[in-house]
Amino acid sequence: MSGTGIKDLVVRSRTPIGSLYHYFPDGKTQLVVESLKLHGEEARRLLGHFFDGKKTAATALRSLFNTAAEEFEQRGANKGCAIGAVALDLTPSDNEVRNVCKNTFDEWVSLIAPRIPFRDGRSRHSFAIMVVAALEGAFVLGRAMQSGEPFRASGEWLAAAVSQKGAVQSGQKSRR
Amino acid sequence: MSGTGIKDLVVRSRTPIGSLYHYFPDGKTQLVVESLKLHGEEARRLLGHFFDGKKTAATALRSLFNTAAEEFEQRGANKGCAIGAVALDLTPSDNEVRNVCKNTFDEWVSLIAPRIPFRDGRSRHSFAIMVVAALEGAFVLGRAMQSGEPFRASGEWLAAAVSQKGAVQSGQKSRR
DNA sequence: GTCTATATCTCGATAGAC
DNA sequence: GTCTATCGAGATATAGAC
Repeated sequence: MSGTGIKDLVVRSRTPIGSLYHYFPDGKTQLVVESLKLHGEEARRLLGHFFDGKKTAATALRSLFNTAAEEFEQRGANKGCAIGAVALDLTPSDNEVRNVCKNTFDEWVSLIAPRIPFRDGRSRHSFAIMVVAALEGAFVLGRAMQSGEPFRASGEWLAAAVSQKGAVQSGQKSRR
Repeated sequence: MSGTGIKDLVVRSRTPIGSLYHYFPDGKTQLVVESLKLHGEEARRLLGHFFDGKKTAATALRSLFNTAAEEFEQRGANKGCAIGAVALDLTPSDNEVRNVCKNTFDEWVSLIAPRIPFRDGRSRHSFAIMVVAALEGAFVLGRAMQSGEPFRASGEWLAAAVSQKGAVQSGQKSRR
């Protein structure tokens, strides 16, 4: 919750700072929480657009990551996922904010998992976790490398993995 | 480059702040750069330990992610990858710091790629990018979820993917 | 060379005039 | 209800005594 300040926000939105505290009496924490909820909801809708049940999971994954790569590059490779950025910045005491992040990620996982064509529910769940992790990680690498390549690389391999249904799924058994 | 301050650093190391600026005249940027270089080098050695050529790539990936999961949980699920945290925090003008991040990630990718048992060099490279992205993303999700599960989920699937050599590799052809 | 005291700035938040 | 002026804390960085 550091880095971007309320002052930036106030300057850009040309909102008098007093009004801001009138409508958001809990200050920055409340602002962050509300913003993340909005952002998470928007992302959920976007995910739903890709995983609409009409495309195969492989196609959905490839479209999702390729679209993210393009948008990322178009915005100068400096965009980030707000949820991810805040999550990495959490201190142990930021419980309210952490819960918003956790719930958002859980929502995304729950949305993706049922679309993955594996028989076992646990496999679908853990694969979906990896999809979200790869997406968040692609933002990290992409910003450093100034490229959408991490998104494309991840999308290709994830799509390939769900095409290998039975075979890859069996790999799951070697869990400790 | 925000959040953790020089003051924390000075207090913890009991270094007089004057001395610090004597040895690091460029201040915080220089400190960040040197720290990241050290951290990146240490991580490179650790990666080399897992990908030592004696284990299979699948075993190496599983060990790497499971070890990361355990350490992450032991430290209270609040550890992060310093490189990743800084990368997500970069502003467009932080060119020197960004380059350190980029070079570190490139090093990791170059270290992992040759150990992946795919015939095609491009496939090995893009798979290695995904490995690093999944690792960085696991820190993001792990901190939000307060769990090492994202590491374990990613490790399992990545290990499974490299066990499906020929089959998964052909998935790479559908690249745009 | 080493360190202390402090300057200067920006942050999140608030008091209180209108 | 709306907004301005300002607070106190904490940040990075520096001046200058030793």
